[in-house]
Amino acid sequence: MQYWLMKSEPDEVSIDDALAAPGQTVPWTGVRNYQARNFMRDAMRVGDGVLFYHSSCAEPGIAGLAEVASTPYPDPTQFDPASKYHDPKATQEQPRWMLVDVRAVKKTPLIPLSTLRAQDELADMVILQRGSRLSITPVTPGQWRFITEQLMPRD
DNA sequence: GCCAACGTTGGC
DNA sequence: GCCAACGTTGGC
Repeated sequence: MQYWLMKSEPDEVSIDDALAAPGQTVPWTGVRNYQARNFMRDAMRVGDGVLFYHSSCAEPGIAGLAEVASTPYPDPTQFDPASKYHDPKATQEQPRWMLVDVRAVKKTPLIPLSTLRAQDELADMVILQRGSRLSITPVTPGQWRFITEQLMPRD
């Protein structure tokens, strides 16, 4: 079991959108960075824990919990000329971009980026490093435990 | 393979 | 909208 943080722009897909989707599951389309793709293609397993992060918005931060819900498969948007994620160099025979489905588990009170930064225990989190822009990053078990047990209220 | 130019990310 | 940081592209 591994843990991940996955960024989504709430204008595109928010935690509420994901919870409202069929099966509370959305395909994680639009990733066009090789490192992030490789995490989905090579490292993720069904059931892995996901911190659902809202980025590029008024209040960036962790907005909910989710889990990896599928094995990797080609991102269909790469084949769609009408999509802004269209990749003319991708073919059905040789897809370039792979994704997984993500199932939203629950919405949580937003944990703002500033709160994450204020925690000594989270100093090593990848997204908090200077210049870090990667939209999918691994989270250590210790970081996961701290965030879910210390920064999220009990049900 | 180098590297300058350009594009993107994402917080502020 | 600004801009730092980083990734990608493409000429050589």
